[in-house]
Amino acid sequence: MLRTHTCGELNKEHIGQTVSLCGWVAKIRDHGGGKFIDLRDRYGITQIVIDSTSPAAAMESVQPVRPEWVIKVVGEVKTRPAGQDNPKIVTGEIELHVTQLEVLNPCVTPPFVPNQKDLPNEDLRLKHRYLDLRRESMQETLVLRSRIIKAMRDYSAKHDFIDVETPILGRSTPEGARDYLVPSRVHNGQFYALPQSPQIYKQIMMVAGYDRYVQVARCFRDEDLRADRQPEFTQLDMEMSFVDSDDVIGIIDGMMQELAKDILGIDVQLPLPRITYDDAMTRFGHDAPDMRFGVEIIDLTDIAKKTDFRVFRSVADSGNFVRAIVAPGGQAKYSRRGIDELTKFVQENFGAKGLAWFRVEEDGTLNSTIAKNFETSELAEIASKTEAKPGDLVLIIADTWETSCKALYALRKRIGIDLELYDPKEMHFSWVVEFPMFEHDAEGDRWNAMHHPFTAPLESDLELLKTDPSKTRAQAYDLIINGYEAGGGTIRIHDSGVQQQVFGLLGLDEQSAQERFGFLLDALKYGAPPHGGIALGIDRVVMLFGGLENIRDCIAFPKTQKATDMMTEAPNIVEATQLTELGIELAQKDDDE
RNA sequence: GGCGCUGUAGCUCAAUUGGUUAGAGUCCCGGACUGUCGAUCCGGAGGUUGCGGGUUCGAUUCCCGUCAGCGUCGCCA
Repeated sequence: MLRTHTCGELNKEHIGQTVSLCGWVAKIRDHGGGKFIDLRDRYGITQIVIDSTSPAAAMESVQPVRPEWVIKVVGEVKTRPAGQDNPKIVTGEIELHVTQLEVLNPCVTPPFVPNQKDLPNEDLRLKHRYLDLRRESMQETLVLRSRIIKAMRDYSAKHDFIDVETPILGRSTPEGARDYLVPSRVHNGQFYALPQSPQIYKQIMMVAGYDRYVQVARCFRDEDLRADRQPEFTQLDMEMSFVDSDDVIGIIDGMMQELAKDILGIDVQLPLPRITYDDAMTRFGHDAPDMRFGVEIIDLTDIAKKTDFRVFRSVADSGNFVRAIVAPGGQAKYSRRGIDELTKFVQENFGAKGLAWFRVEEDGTLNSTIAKNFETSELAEIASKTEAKPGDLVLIIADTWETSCKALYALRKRIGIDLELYDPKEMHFSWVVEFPMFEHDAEGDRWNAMHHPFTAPLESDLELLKTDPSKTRAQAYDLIINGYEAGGGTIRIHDSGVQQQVFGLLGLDEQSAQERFGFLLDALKYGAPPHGGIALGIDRVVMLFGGLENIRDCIAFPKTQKATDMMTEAPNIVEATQLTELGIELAQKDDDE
């Protein structure tokens, strides 16, 4: 070893010892007569001193040293002069007086230094990721990620889960997200697909009798990115046999409790709260509500039906909805201009026709530019139903169910931030359960699977498959942390009759089902146990546990919004010979399109 | 694909209503300094204002296009 210690471990107990350290030069403070150097590695920073008492050779070798050079120093650990301790670093009580200094490798002048005061723009950070990853906060996050994954694996192992690796090169099944395709050289014209999830393999593991499966699985989806979405991401993928929803939820409940305790030192009460999908949509307008704060949606459609205010009345009469949320103390935050801002926000992003609002005056009455359209009694009824208090702002969307959900959800999220309605450090775990089996396909006159086509309906809803599929609820459950979908799973269909029924509703005849999933359908005939599972988005869990705002900071080498890697410049144009070998010819790009 | 924000020195930012030679801090280079830890002090270098076009006597500023990063809607079973 080139070093005897790391830069984060020396303290008063080492005083008098001769040690060697290796690391990167974080900062040089040159006083002419002597130099102080902050030497950094991932464990911390140690101040090293070279002055007139140091050997001439050491003075000589330190002369050209610049920030981010990699050096090795040997020296004696000494206490600092009285009053010169640095309480900001753990090694701040000591310093290393150098007797030998060796440059292990110089560094060209970096475009930015890792711990500079102002964070460089993200594109620069991504381009020079090796520098960015030297930053303390990135190192903390990657350590956090490692600890979380280890804790998940330990928990899984403790509960008899077997870790199995499934293929990365698989079969394309054009359901759901777009596949990343990989051309086959051996079979020109044919393609593998990278897994969107190991879904089918893990079900087959159940058929094979492996009872409890787990995998830290890389997954790929060729869809557009978001702050919380990467094209390549990591799931904790699990599957269990002889279980129902409660069993799977129970396993994850326990895992979250342990993670919260081990990683954050937080005590989480079990069972984690559950609400149904219908409830979530009615109360929060979304299937992954942030439940760190209240502000639930209030339905005013009944009142709207009675008023002469045409805007509300016509919406209510046409079977649509007038729904509201109350921004507590919102008047202080949102002036007329602020409300205009919110109006624009819901109109432009969600196609809402408008945003109606009322201020609650000191005496509890509602005031607004539209107030004159209402009877005093109607205003009083709105005030009482929304339970709005003086200083509050009532925000109302009159629109279709879908638009009101989206707009009110977004408004709620926004006022939660603007009005600081929750402690950003708080962690809230919950479940949303009983998702609908199907959602209606806007284009064709058919149903789409909300999860995937192997999701089992609730036992109690089996009849509805025949009578009213839209009302059929699934044995599906999503884990929600602070308003993010951190994971989701289902109990699978193991009854071939039910499976046929579901395929039928999805517009899949026996033949096309056989073509797409034949291997799974075959496997299910060979003694498939009742089974179900879940997948947790590890990147998102890390983001949430780390209190971070985007998923890129949780991934060592993330992609940009256009799905490129700024450091390696992937994807890239390949050699013509590679394409020829694969039997691929690129279509001419048509500029007229 | 739509909408929005951003792009000025290596880095982080400023530049009044469209007006002289585009500034500051930091980094970098040179010098001074024996206790700093955002060291300090002196001096210096450093610019295709992302790129292309337009309007104008004059554009960092206004307009159009384009590229890149970010956010968001669509999309993500």
